[in-house]
Amino acid sequence: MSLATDTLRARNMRKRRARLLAEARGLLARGGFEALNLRELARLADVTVPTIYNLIGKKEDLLLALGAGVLTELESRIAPAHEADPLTLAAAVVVESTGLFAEDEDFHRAAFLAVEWLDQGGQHHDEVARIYDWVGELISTGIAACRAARLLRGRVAAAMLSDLIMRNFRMSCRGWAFGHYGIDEFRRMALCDLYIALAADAVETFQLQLLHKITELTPDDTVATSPARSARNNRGDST
Amino acid sequence: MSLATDTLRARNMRKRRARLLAEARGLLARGGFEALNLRELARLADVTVPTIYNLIGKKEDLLLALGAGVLTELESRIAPAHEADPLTLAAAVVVESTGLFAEDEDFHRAAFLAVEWLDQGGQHHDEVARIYDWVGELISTGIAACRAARLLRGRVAAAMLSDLIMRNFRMSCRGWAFGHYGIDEFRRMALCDLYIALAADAVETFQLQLLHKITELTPDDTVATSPARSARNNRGDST
DNA sequence: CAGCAAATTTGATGCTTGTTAAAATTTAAA
DNA sequence: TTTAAATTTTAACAAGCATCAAATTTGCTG
Repeated sequence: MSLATDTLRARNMRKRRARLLAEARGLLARGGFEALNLRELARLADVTVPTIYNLIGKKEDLLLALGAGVLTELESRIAPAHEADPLTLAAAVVVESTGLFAEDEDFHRAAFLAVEWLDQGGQHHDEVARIYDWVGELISTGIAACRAARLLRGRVAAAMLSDLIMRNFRMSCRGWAFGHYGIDEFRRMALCDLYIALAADAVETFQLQLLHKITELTPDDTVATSPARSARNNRGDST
Repeated sequence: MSLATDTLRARNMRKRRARLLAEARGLLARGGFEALNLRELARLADVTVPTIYNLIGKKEDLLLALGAGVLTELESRIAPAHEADPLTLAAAVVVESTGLFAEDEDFHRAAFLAVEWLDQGGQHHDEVARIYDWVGELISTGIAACRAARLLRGRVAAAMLSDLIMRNFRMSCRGWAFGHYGIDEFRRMALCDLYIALAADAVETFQLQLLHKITELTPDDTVATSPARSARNNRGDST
């Protein structure tokens, strides 16, 4: 019961814990969520399974630790981006998230799936809720900035708008994590979703600006065909 | 290897299969997704586990069979609703789905979770994709009708709009299924999401109409507080 | 009606996963 | 150096899905 003290034993524990988390990250990135079982992790980290329980806890705790790492990284990236125009502020979460995810797509894909896995199965997780509350706060801040800059009319409740945007973002995330489309498509989709939601309550000039941005983001062949659905069906005829 | 013929044996098989599906439905409604394990199901249906494999298949097939039942029911309800104004048409999926779900909330909650469970875990399911493709088609039809009636301007690609709406609907569904809010809140949220998305591309009169509908749906106390987040935190202080 | 062949149900079993209790070992202090 | 505390390991359990050979039921036929 140490891990916070500074004795030799505690230092070794922290080292093994870090090793475990690193191996878990690699395992997750390599084989996806299914590949992360405790026996394999123990084998890779040169410990036995109960040691994992001692150093980290049960599987939920392991996944939570990995997710917390991503969240921390994301927080540190978004923090210094507070001096920007309202639209950039509103889009910060989307831009920074996709930017971070793109750096190690395999791992972040699996990490996201892991966190999503925590939230299902009837049990509710305060940690997961806190993550999404944080995202919601960020989006709310962006919307408030747009409202303050007289870009939004305020005819739609800000909370409703921000909830809508966050739900949408999470769903786009899922689609990417499940392999329905790549990270570029994910980013494009999430941004378009955001712009469309804002456009619903936008002042005319702002609305035109948003529509322009959407057009900019839209590939030429996406006008008639749904990208999500078309991308979903191209499976099995690649090799 | 019958089940399609009309001998006595085949009829008994169908009977047992129906019994199994009925018990599975009850089990799912009672104890949620976790309660649906093959041993318990076999016990309730007065058969043994391998019989389930013979009559239905593995667990995926069982869940798929349950989901297919819900989809069939939903299809039959939406089919005769084709003679309506464009907005009603666009909202048909939301209204009919929530209407059906409300009739047996416990079961449909669990059934939805079961279908969602199929779609995760790396494996892709064509059956699940077909369900959501169908929903997407319906929403697309509604949007096309709105466009044809000159209610939408067409400045946002219809496919993009319909994808957005469907993603949102699925996410609202998840929130309800996970118990974050009740069926009424779910219906309200899904409709608001739809209206907001349409408003982004709506002609001015239509936009006002949509905003009015949103205001109608919005409870008085939802203006400042996010319902999803506030509802998420009321746990543990009820008893 | 009796017997036979095919199909179906069953009991037993394997395998994987998460999880835990107690023994063995290592570590820090007296 | 001895000793007590903490940590790792050995070993095993429980629960889930999945499957196989044997037993049983069913439907047809002489």
